[in-house]
Amino acid sequence: MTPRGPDKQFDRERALEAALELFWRKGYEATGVSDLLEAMGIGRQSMYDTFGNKRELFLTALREYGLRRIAYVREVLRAPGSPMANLERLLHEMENDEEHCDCGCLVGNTIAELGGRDDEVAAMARAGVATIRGAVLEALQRARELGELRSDTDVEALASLVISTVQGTALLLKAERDLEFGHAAIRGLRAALAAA
Amino acid sequence: MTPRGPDKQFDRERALEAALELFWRKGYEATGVSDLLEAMGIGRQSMYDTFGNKRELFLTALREYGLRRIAYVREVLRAPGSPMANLERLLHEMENDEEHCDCGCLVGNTIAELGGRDDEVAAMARAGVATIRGAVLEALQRARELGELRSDTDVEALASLVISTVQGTALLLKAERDLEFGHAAIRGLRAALAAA
DNA sequence: GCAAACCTAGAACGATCGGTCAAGGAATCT
DNA sequence: AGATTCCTTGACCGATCGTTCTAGGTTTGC
Repeated sequence: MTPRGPDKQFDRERALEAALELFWRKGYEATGVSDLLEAMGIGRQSMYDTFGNKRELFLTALREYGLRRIAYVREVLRAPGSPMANLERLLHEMENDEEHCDCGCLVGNTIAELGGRDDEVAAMARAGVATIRGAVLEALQRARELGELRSDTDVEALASLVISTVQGTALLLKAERDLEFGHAAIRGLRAALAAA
Repeated sequence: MTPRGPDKQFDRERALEAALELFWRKGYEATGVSDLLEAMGIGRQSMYDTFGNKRELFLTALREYGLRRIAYVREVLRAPGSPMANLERLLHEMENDEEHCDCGCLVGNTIAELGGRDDEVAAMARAGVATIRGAVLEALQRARELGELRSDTDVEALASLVISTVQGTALLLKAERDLEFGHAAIRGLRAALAAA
């Protein structure tokens, strides 16, 4: 048999997690490779061996983030009971998610920074947004069938409104240190949902 | 008398305009000084003499953009007649503003890229957003007084909803090449306004 | 005409970027 | 044990960044 050297001394998932968090907080360009290595607690070559390069590391982190977010949103929205109550629960949890209030949504941040420049990144972000929007749309359709929304409600428009508002609020909260702005926007969205 | 050298050979406003457009399209970091010089049609030293440095040039461009946008939004929203019709006119024009559909809002882009890192930039962006939101709020209050909105409508929440939705839509349009998404979101916002 | 002031153009600088190379240590096989 | 393979560490590389310096040209005032 061919001899094999020692196994990796670090936890790949843990390292990826650290990179994800750093990219989330500082963005792609502003995060240097050295910053990443320090946060991940690994050496340079280990990073290049394991993840390819900075861009691929970012793509991997973005994919991981998207999968988690999609899983979470689906779990909440597909819970038994009232779809609108589920959606409300999602909004409520987002309002109190400190990480998302401080750093925004990684997908949104990525679109803002790289959406117009890197097609592969843009495609991944687009797919993530479309999936989340799909989950919201599904919930809204179910709500309409259950009579929680008026039968003539334009659920396509409403789903897009929800996504846009959430992303826009997350974005603006980065400049507005005041959380009240976010609460007001979500309050407005709630009113729109209640009236639909 | 002290002798004076020749006047500048370039038009300051024209150069600033070119820089603004480039920053708008590519963002701050991705725009190199050489790119700027080429677009502005001036030499290196001329730029540094006239605008200080890249960051100050950006701040100047951002201020100029904000002033224009504020002037435009105020003009539309304060036009005589129905405030809600004015707001609708604003939404309609935004839907068909090719530059804003392609590049988003410079203020929003700036918040996304620098909001968490450069306090002075963040403050300027925040002031711009607050002013625009103030103009929308003013229109909504007037609409409520005129009976175009229900008397118990939460206009604060509605104003924040409008701003968040517009920014969020502009953001998402950068990844979604499909303009239909933007139309759907604005349609949803229209419905929310009509029901308020 | 002369000199001071202002502009322009381009070479050059230090810093930082992402990425690679090279040497050493540890584990796994014969 | 010895050879081989893999991982780790840190020095190193070329490119690019924003910025400054230098040299030359042009206009203005005496």
